[in-house]
Amino acid sequence: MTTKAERTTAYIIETVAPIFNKHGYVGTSMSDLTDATGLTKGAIYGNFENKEALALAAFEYNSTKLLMALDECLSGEPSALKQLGKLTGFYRHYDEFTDEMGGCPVLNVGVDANFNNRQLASAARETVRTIEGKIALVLENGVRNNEIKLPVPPLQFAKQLFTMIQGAVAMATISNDRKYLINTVAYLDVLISREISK
Amino acid sequence: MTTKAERTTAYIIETVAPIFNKHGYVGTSMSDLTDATGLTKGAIYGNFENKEALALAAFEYNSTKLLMALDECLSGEPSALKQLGKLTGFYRHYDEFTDEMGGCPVLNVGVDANFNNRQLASAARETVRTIEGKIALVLENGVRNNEIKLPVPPLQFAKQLFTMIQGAVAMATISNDRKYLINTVAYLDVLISREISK
DNA sequence: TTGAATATATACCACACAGTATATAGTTTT
DNA sequence: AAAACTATATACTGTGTGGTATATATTCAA
Repeated sequence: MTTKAERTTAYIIETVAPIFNKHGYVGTSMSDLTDATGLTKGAIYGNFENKEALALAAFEYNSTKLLMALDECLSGEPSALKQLGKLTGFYRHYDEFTDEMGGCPVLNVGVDANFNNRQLASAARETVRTIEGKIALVLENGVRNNEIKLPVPPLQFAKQLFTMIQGAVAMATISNDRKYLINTVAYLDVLISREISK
Repeated sequence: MTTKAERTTAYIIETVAPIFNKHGYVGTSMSDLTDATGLTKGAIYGNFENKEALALAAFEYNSTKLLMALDECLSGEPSALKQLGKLTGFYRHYDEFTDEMGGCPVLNVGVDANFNNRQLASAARETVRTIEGKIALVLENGVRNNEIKLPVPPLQFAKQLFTMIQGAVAMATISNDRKYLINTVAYLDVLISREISK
């Protein structure tokens, strides 16, 4: 069974994760966190060394959620084209998916931590690399199974795809308009069926 | 001639603009600003009502710099295709351009201010709309002069272009890798010459 | 060059910040 | 059920925060 502290730790992380994601590392104060959790600083500092460790755990929590959702979204589909369709479908409703975590963690933390927090910044970079790797894997399988043809190596194409997706995420976030997601995903669907599917 | 206060105001803004852009609104303290300017709080508060007004002026300063650079980049070219080439050329070295202001103001402020500062957030949105409008204008002229053909209305295509560009900017920022800019711009050049140029 | 107006510096305020030492409450283990 | 251990609450520290009232320079107009 899980110990009390483990449950408290988990509770703190999941409660705190959207707050850090929304307001950033410096923009989030310990009192924000005690307010949200209903716990005191004693409880929080008993479970986390300091604010930074907690922020890192919070990002990892959101990041893992995202990566797991992507895994689930890509698994179970035998064909690479179907997988890519699932991927674009996932990002078509990405705003809904990220709503409960307070926006896209990759974008928010990646930009926020850029000049402010080395650890968080490199954690965001790592998540980007992981996602690109997942997409590249799909593309590699597609090439191997003679399903698709690529003008560039799989990883580069994956980066290109993710750049467009993340651009839509950024624009939707900045402009508060989900049309960016919808239009970009529609474009990608056409791109995939016209340019790379055999 | 400009009054002393006007010069001081300008000096404060240009000194402070990259700091706000790098560290965000909450991440920038008044003492950061007194340190950087060599002035005291008395001087700063004599020229700006409060921190928020200063942050807003700082963003407007960076934003105007960007918009003016875009105007200069697009002006003087008679053909829409040449203008689009200039545009992609500009963003190929966007990291160098934004270096002195501490990164892309649209991305940094747009993301940072999202849940934290209404005024800054809507200022960033406004800048986005302005840039999209400029690109749309180029496209409209291209269509009118029978230079290009568009699958969707000019503004929508402009938004689509800018989404990809801003995606590259976001990815280059998060991953600290300018290849995203280079590859995306290369892709856009191909897209333009293959898909929309007659 | 002097007097009025303006611009900057100094010294301060109340409050919020991250973090901690210690007391108390709660949970396990025996 | 009691003892030993663990987890949370309380109360506090020193420092930094945005902001301001006022004194002192500095600039400008006559």
